[in-house]
Amino acid sequence: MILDHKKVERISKALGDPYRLKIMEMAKSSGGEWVQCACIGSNIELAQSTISHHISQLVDAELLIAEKDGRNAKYQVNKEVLSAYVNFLNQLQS
Amino acid sequence: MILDHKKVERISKALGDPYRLKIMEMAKSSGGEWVQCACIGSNIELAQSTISHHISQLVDAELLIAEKDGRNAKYQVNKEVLSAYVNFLNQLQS
DNA sequence: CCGATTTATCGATATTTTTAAATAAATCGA
DNA sequence: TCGATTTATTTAAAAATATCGATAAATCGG
Repeated sequence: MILDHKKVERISKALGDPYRLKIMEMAKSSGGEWVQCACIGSNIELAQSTISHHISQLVDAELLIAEKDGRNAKYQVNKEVLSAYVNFLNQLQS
Repeated sequence: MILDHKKVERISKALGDPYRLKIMEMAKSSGGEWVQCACIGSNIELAQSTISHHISQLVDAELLIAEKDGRNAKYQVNKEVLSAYVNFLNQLQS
């Protein structure tokens, strides 16, 4: 999977915020399992609407895969995109 | 080298702009050699002060290593930091 | 020394992003 | 069905960032 510049920019921007980094780590620490949106909300001291907005950005960047489960939402780290992003960065080194 | 969250945030933010991405690629494409600031300027359609500002952010994030050479400035990709950033991202996957 | 060149900084403005309150939409449980 | 719960959206504000012109600071060449 190859990312164009626009995509790399969007991913970088999504990772450039402390709360969104925290959300990514919460998604990761669930060990491949889905993490509930409510769980994220209970661990971040921001308004619900703000957290929803942050999550949207991560989903837009495809860093998170979202799924609806009834009235709940759950998320998972998108390893494929993360890996493609890492590949892009590695190319900057070589 | 381990990056704290603040550092990861700063690096991500620095990479979250099309012009700064372009600058990073120019620094990379010089193949380990130093790239002149003037060279960057001649390849980006922005005011000189704006480019200087973008470069500053990359240097602040330590993605670029800067060196003064007389009245000129030159830059190099900081592989160590880039590699540490990649390590952080890989941890988000595992 | 002096004018030209190169990069950095300052000040102002425009744009983007972040945030929260209010509200909507969907779903669940009783 | 109805009230409660969960997430998304809209609107508005505050905060941060991007941009440029002007100018400063440093250095080079003659």
